Amino acid sequence: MSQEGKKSGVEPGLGELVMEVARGLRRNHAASLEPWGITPHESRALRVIGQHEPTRLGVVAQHLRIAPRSVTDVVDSLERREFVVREPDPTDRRATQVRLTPAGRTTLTDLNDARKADHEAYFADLSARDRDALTRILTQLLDDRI
Amino acid sequence: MSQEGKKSGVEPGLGELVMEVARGLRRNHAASLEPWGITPHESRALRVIGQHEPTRLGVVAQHLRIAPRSVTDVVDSLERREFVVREPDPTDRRATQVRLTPAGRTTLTDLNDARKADHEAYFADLSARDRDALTRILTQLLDDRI
DNA sequence: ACTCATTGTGAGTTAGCCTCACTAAAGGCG
DNA sequence: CGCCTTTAGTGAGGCTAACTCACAATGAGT
Repeated sequence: MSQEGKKSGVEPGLGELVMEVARGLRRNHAASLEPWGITPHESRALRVIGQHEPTRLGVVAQHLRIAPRSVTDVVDSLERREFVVREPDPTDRRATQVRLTPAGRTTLTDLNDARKADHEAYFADLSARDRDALTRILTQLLDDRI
Repeated sequence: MSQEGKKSGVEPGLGELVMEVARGLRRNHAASLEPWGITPHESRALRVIGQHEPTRLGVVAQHLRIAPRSVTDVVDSLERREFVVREPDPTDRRATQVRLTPAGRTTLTDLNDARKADHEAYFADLSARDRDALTRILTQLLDDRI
């Protein structure tokens, strides 16, 4: 059981480290979302819509990697909060576009600022060197994986 | 500000990069769990129990960061699969201990091996240098955050 | 001995996802 | 043009993994 040691006891492994950091970030993020009364997945959806608006529900589904049916629900709740509006797609009468409302845009900006601040705080103790290295390595990792 | 490169419009930021890598790992992990017919959270619970057995349900709850009530359900399902057994805590008759069965131990070992292989595959394209750097930086990040 | 805290669980709820079936519309083809 | 197939979104209904609240049994402090 304890033959796993190298430097100090139990060496977690790269995957575990990344997952653990991600967990920390997610916790912080969720906490910093509270003032807006918005859930993480609403926030994610709002961000995706903001990046592609005006866009179809199906496109949102692809970006969120959830089933089209589930997008209906998320957009319902965002529309209930008046952060987005549905409108008919002018080029395809089957399709529905979503677009941010002014309130949605404001909220999205606020959320992005908050998230950015959270992340910066999280990584603040790293040296600039290490932050750069981390950025480079992770970017490479993701680029490989396309 | 100016060192922030302008490769492709929106530079993701460290937090987003970590989250994205974590998502990739999680997807792989979930996929590699399929052969055992075990869900990610059962796998996580099994791992926690394996690390602390024999241990109380409450302790498992703390490590999984879920409510004690939720542990009851997860342990129920692990017990149904005969990966763990409940037994009375000899030192406190209110409490219940969980312990791995031989089958549970075998499965846990298999899962750990598979996960390790997945992670190694994921990070395989990195140079040894980069893997070391990544390990060092992430470890520091987590150590800071205790 | 009496009171208060703790342990685990039954009961019931919620969030976020899913599949299936359906309507309306678009697109291809003879 | 009419017919057939595909596509976009949604109603209905279900599942899982979490939650809270209430409670019985037990332990611990005064």
